[in-house]
Amino acid sequence: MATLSDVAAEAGVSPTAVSRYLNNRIELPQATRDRIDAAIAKLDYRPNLLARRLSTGKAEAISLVTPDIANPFFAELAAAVERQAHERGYAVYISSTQGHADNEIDAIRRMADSHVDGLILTTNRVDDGTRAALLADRGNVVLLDEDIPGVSVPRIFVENEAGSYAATRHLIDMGHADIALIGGPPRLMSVTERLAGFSRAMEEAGLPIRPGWVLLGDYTREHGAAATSILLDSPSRPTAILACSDYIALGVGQAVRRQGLSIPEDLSLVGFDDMAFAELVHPALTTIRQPVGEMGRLAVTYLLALLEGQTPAPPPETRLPVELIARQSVAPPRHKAIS
Amino acid sequence: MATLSDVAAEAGVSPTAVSRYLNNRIELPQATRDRIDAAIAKLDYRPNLLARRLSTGKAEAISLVTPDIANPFFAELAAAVERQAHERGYAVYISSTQGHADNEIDAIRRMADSHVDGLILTTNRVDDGTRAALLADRGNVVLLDEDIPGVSVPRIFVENEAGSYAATRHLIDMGHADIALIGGPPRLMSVTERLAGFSRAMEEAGLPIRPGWVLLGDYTREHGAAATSILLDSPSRPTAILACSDYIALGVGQAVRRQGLSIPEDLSLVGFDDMAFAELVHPALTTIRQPVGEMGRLAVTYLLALLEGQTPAPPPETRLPVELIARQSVAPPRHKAIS
DNA sequence: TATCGTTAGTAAAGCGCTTTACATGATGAT
DNA sequence: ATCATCATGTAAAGCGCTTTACTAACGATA
Repeated sequence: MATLSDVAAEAGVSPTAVSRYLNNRIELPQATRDRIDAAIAKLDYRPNLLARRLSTGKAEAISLVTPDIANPFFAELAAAVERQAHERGYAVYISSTQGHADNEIDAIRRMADSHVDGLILTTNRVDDGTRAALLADRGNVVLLDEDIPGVSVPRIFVENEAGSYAATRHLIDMGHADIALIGGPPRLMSVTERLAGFSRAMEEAGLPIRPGWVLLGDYTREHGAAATSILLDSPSRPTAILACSDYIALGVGQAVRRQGLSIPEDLSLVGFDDMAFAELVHPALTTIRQPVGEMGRLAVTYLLALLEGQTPAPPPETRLPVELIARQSVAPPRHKAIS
Repeated sequence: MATLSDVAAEAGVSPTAVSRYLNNRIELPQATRDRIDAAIAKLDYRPNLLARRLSTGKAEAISLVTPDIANPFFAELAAAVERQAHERGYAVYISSTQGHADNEIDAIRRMADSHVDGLILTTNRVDDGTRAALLADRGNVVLLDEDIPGVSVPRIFVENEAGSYAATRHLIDMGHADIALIGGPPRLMSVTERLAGFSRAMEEAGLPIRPGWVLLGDYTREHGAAATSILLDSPSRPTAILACSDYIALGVGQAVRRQGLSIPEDLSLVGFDDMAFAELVHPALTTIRQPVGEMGRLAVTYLLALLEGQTPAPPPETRLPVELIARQSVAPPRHKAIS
């Protein structure tokens, strides 16, 4: 690999001149420029980014930390982040933590080690304080999708409460009164909020939330299936389930089929996320769409604003709207007519 | 951030001593070790990876280049690669090229710039020679899933030919004779091979491949739908379609529904890949499963063997077996009884 | 002619680490 | 007492780049 000095020697100037020329920090006469350009071409020179980073302290790269890149929701988020970052001339390093807090901590460290300029962090685990401590007062982090309480960095979330409110209303409007909720990890912001929206809609409609009909656990198919089995095995079954994620909804569908029942005839189902597969499953899943592309785009925009010290500074918290996508997994309950 | 020199000063030794101690390149008496350890703890020192890399020329990181991280097939591949690489102490940088050859070239360059030690490359575009030229004679690249002809690096592919042979046989065994194939980009290795397996099975069974019934295009839903419409609009329709990817199969399903027909009653369908959604769509998709986890694992193993100059060197080409997963998208053709 | 301002650069330090080659003092053998 | 050896380190160069501060040469101006 040719180095800057090689180029300088070839062009008959000092390395300084070449460096400054390449960074537009000097005006050179055409003749000199031509000689340098020729030398670069001849030697096939490309700057060593590592050296440049070490020297400048800037990486022109950001890192996206995600729980699981094989999860379509995060994969799509990643694609959106990449698109926007590349547009702004930044490279993106994606790492997926497989649910291990250690990996998340590693990624945060790596950033602190000036590996990248900033970090977009998505998580799906409740913080025990470690990550909050690591992130506190950093000027180069944006939290996306899920909160880590006690960290004062820009945050981008969706209207979780409004989303599950709309989902619940949709079920109620269809005539359902016996509605259960299957959610993710307790104390996780999205879960708390989605539960709140559910509760508000139920209360407004004068409907009770039955004891044992709010089953929090994990954002997984397995939890969805297990919780559904519990619900279906109990003496009084719900006529509808609000799943706090499409993954959970998938598990619900599985368990329902295993019992020989079918959606939406025997049970109505609403998901959350609108992952790509939601319209492909049978029956197509009614769900709450998160604006994944916009979330990724905005996260990058905010992060770069932070990094480049622009005005206006990003707001401390932004909520993106969600949207009810009505498909085929919801129908009126069997034993009740639509009003 | 504390530096090595800070630690050395704090511990009352030279930076050399600290560096060598941290890299196990020196034996120090317990007392000195303790002082250094204490200094590191006190200053919360962590080595600057950039500096280390610049100095050693080793990055302890590899890069995975993928056409589209939002594609579940590549997302799962990425997850597998990450898992294995982390196990071996390497970081993984994923970049997705969004189908742009430029981005692929960038990624290759970045590696050459000693950003990472090696590269696992997956592609889905036919090479025009540029990438082959860039990769020629590199000792730190592994090709995964799809070939770039003329590059002599280790390659990991699946048994494409055997896969679509099995798929076609499965259709023939069910009584189908009128089978069409919808494939990806012409001249892409996987497409050529899958077409070959299809042809072999048809020939063996004495079945003709009708003109116009092999529709190559893209590994996309859109192509699947468009090709299917053409097939369904023609006077003589196939009774079964072999789609060269699950994405294509999705498009087939869409087009079939649009015509008011249904799978498998009116048309049988086999996909390729067994992406996560394959068992979730309606009807559940019969498809050829690729061993994604094993592919990712092996790619990392081969790459690290290359990097660390181990024996045995990885074989030039490895083929992983695929497996027919029979689900509900295949049934006997309407007008024919099963023999 | 002395001064000033430009133009066209350059020397050298520094980013934080590794590594090679060498140094110092204590110990043991002769 | 002397020499070799070992244990315990250290000095300094170098990875490839940026950047600050400086300068040589030249023409224009007072």
